[in-house]
Amino acid sequence: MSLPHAILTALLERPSSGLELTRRFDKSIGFFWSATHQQIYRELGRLEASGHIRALPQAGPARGQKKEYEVLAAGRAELERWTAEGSDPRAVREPLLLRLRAAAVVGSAGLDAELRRHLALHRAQLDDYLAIERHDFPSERADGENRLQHAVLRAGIGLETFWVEWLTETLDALPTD
Amino acid sequence: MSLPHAILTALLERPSSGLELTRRFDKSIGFFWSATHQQIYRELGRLEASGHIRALPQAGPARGQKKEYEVLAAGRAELERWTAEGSDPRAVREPLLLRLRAAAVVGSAGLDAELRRHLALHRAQLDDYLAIERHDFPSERADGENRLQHAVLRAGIGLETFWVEWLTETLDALPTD
DNA sequence: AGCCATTATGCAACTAGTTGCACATGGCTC
DNA sequence: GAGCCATGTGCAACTAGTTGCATAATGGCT
Repeated sequence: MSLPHAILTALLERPSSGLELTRRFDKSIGFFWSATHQQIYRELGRLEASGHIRALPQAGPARGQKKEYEVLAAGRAELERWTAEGSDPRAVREPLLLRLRAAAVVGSAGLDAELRRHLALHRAQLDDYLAIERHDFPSERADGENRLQHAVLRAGIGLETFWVEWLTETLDALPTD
Repeated sequence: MSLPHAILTALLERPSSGLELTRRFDKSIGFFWSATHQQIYRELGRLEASGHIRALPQAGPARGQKKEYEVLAAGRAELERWTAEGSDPRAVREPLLLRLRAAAVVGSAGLDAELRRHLALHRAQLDDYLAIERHDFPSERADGENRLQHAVLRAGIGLETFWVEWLTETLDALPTD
């Protein structure tokens, strides 16, 4: 149950409407917890119903009208509770690795094109992250909030770096058939 | 839709019953596509109904009796088709990163204990993988099938290595509050 | 005024994965 | 032979995530 907490975090950073949240998810929080706009609207409805957030009064309640939300005290408390909670690391679920394994049994025709495609995607994502790092964390000042956000970004950089290296090695070692 | 293909791959490697598959998933394929025994039985039922696999005739059909499955030609064809298919890399979904991000907003009490716990888990998993590598790939002989399976294992090793390094760095940089 | 693209909100149906439990057989022990 | 445990199969209900589509307001263009 992470999506509501991702939304609470985003709303605490800045009150937003559903569409704004969707866009912010596409370029920061969504890097490690993605969500579609449909999921976000549904969850906003639930969070409002449960008293964790509320719509800012200014906005008209009509459809097609922007509706901004802010976090209430109960929502902040819930996020604090959840932050202190533990959860085991997620198991890896990556179809590409499954395909390699299957290819070992039924043959690996066309596999190297797919590996090359993934390599290009991971390189692009890595470049994005590095650009964000240059922009948002230019100096190594170490104030608390900043440091945690930088650590999260470095996780993204490290993961993409791993994939780029692994794909490069694996392409080199691939049997040419 | 990866689970049926994971099962087909496993059954091609060796015909098995549901419980045997469950155990094999716990220590090889499941490292990058985990599944519970309930999921596996349900999927075996579907694969049998669609004519991709069949139960070996020897086994009695009764409940509580072992029932072994083997892959039919249609199943093998389906796996070949799927292997050649493409799929974009899975987005990362890791609650721990979300918690760091939330901690940047509501405070990071107790977070370092959780990071230490994850570090221990990832170290243990990495050791497991390294032990498997020593056992299954002692020399660097490069025959085709073997090479792909080794590449998959090295992905696991690389990912766990990344987490161990990232967690170590992040713990060092954590504000002590 | 009519048309269209953009911004914005949202429902409904479906698919996949998780959790909790039930049931069957056979061997071992008391 | 009664009770218990390990092995083995399986259903049902629930939760989370995805996909497809519907609807409303607004502003610019012709």
